[in-house]
Amino acid sequence: MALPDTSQYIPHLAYDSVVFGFSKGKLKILLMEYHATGWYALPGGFVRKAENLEDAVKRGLFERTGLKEIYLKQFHTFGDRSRYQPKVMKTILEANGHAIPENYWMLDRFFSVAYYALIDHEKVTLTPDNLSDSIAWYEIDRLPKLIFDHDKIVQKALQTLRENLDRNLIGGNLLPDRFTMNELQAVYEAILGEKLRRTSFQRKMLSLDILDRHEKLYTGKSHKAPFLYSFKLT
Amino acid sequence: MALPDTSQYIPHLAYDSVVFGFSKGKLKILLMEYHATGWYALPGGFVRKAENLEDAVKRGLFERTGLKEIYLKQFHTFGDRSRYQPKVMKTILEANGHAIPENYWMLDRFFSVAYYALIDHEKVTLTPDNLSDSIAWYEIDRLPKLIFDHDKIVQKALQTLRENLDRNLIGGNLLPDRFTMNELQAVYEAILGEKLRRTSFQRKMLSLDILDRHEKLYTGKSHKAPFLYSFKLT
DNA sequence: TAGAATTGTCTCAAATTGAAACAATAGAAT
DNA sequence: ATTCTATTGTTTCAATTTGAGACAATTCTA
Repeated sequence: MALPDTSQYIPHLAYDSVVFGFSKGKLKILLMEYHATGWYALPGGFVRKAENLEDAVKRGLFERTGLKEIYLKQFHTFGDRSRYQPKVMKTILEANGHAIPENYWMLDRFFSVAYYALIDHEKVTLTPDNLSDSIAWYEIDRLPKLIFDHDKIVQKALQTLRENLDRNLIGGNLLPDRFTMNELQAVYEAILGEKLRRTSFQRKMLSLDILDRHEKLYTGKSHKAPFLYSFKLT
Repeated sequence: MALPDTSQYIPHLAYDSVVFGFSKGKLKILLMEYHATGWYALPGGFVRKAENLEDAVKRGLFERTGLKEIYLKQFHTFGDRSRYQPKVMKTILEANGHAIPENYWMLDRFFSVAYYALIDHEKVTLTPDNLSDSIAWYEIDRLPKLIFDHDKIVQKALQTLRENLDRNLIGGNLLPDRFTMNELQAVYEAILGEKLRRTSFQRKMLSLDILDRHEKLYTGKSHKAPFLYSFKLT
């Protein structure tokens, strides 16, 4: 695998994505682990010269998750000089066995446009890229140390997600098509980091008139079976 | 005035600023008019190679308004290919009497990080830049046609400002240090584009415990004089 | 001194939310 | 079959917030 040259990509510009998933009651994000370094980073990439910014992000997410239709939101662009750490990037590239040319473009200062994505944890097929030997889910409150300012990016993503949760009613993007009210509440609680009142939550969600009610879900548990819901098509 | 060369600036990366002001009951923004073209654009600029992104924006705003302390918020980065219109940029540069070199960097595709600013209309000293023969205030609902996607940038700025208005209590940044409740309400109404209920607005603002009440303002009008308020130091 | 305009506060109803109670139901235990 | 436990969907009542208007106070004019 040859190093990509600069002619294909916009120099100095990258994107990073904070991909949220939900499983076993926990909010999680995707992280890559780079070969032979033990370093973790957000899935990111570069923008081709003839490509829309958002298409570049979708392309990267598709390559790593196999998903084409993804809830995606740009939330901030990071451009502090303190992001510029060419030694870190050099180590990552060299750990992949590359000889790095003088003034190689990937060692330059980069501005990163950050997006967060919400996906159904079950629908994903994870595929590492060339520089990584793994891509995997990590609980949001048990993240390993991340390179560059990626921890700051994650925190800002989470903050923005919380602020947008009610306004945009996006919680359902983390669940399968059909879900119980309890599951939806668990998603809200995981994102907000606090317990919600069951009856108030149910009343609120139903009053918003955004859910369709379907058949009951019989789990075999010895109690009343909950209804399944889906989000109404807008 | 020589053309700037690329060695000083990050290529492909620009910023644009939507500078909001408020006067005579109207919400306004700053626009530049380019020499000899009749074209209008947002005040923007480029980022120096050794400069933080946000510092570049502050530098540009200081040069044009004389203000150092400005409420500034990044809200979106625009990166569609449709922004790429080298002919427009070429015309602007040529209208300033420049001979444009082959492959001149300012004619490349640009990604623009957009910020909005809230300033006290009265504190500003407007100064055009080299390419412009004017910088002036324009009512938000009577804007001239703008180049590139700048109209889209303005709309997105306004939308974000509306969403952040209550959460961040930023309306006061458009007013002098001391203002009447009526003036504050007028700012909110101009931003939201709707009339608010006087009594409810007053009750709400007072209950938030963010205002200090000062002396009355006697305007000579034949009615009860309103109190002056200021925002509490946080 | 009366009048017009505007401000600050209060009142009462309507709507929303907090907190808990209650009835319904699915399966397990007896 | 009956009882029991856990959980769900709904209802109830109080507390809080908001909508809409009334009302008294104040400032200057006529």
